[in-house]
Amino acid sequence: MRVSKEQAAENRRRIVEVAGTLFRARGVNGIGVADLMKEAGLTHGGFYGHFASKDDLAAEACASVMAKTAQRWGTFADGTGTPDDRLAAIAGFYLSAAHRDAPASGCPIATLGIDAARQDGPVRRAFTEGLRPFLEVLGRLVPGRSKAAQREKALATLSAMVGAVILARAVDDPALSDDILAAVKARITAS
Amino acid sequence: MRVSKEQAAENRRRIVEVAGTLFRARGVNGIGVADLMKEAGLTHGGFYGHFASKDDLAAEACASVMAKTAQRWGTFADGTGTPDDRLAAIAGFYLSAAHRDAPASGCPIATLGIDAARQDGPVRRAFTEGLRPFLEVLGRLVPGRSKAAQREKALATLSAMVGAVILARAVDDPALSDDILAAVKARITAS
DNA sequence: ATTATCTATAGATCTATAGATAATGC
DNA sequence: ATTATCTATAGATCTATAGATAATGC
Repeated sequence: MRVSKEQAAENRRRIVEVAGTLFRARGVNGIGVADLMKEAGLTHGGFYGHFASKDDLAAEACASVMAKTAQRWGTFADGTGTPDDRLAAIAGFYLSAAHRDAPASGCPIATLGIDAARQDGPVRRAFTEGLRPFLEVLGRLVPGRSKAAQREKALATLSAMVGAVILARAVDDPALSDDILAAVKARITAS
Repeated sequence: MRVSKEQAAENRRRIVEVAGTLFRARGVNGIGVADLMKEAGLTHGGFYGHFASKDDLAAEACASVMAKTAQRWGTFADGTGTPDDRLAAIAGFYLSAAHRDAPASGCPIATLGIDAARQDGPVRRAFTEGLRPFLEVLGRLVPGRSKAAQREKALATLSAMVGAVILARAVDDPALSDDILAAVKARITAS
């Protein structure tokens, strides 16, 4: 059942992709290696030819989804309009019902953030490094007299956005959920 | 090995207390019933005399720690000083290094928030109802022309505080972690 | 010959239950 | 007699490994 080098690389890539989705949807402890491999169309045992451990995959999947999501922020940030417009565009998407209702493909900060603190070194490393591009993008768009003021505002803005999406997903009251997203959106676009 | 009715009630209470700590520290999926009971000084099998399922306990433990934490917020809110002072006191504690470094006894919103969205009905219910007192306390302290404006500000403030603690715990760069807490603290006390 | 994947399984851990035990509370 | 807890275990699932298989790539 051996496949070509290219196919093997593609299989590895797909394992990382599937892991990125399932870890976000169910948490790192919420999905096992066997189910993950089945979802990727492979058998359980093949996993350890690609990765040393589940933790190893978790770190790589975390880095991958962080980078991919930050890249999307980058395209928003490099778009047209005033910095205010572009910040509003990011906040508008991030704090939308669509994003709230699609955690498996959404921002990994809001799905893996609490897990990251509990995971071993490599995952936390990947998460920390993956976070910096988000802050750089926000820092460029946010108003502020100095670099330091912009960085501070970027940190506060990211905290509010992440917290809002987490809370909006956690509550089972749709009106409250919408209100949370709207409140943070209003605060960001008003400042 | 039967114990008195009072002792049984005390045992049950301790199971909920231990669960509140361990679920916050390791996530609902990160600790099993057997280890949980051992930590409470009881044997595995005794669990099902007190609770119908692990989920059942999760919902009760969630409600319990949410209520206890909200109560502490209430004592801050009813303290002396201007509303601004009291809001600053809550933000000061919530965004402290001490709180960041003690998730097992800290705010459950910042430890169970992502889990809550993935859990079954009862846990989400408990989380949602448990959230309201936090918003009421903040709504009383936060400046605003109308009830609606105060509620909006309360929602945004809670989002930012929760997001900040989650991010500060997730990153493995101590300076960045401190900066996150400081940034949100500055934004809350300045507004 | 090398190697990517497969089958099969070890050994640990998970939730939940059944039945035994022994102390309470009538 | 009732019942809170215990021991023991069923059955599922978990991570990881060993060895077989079969196609690639020299």
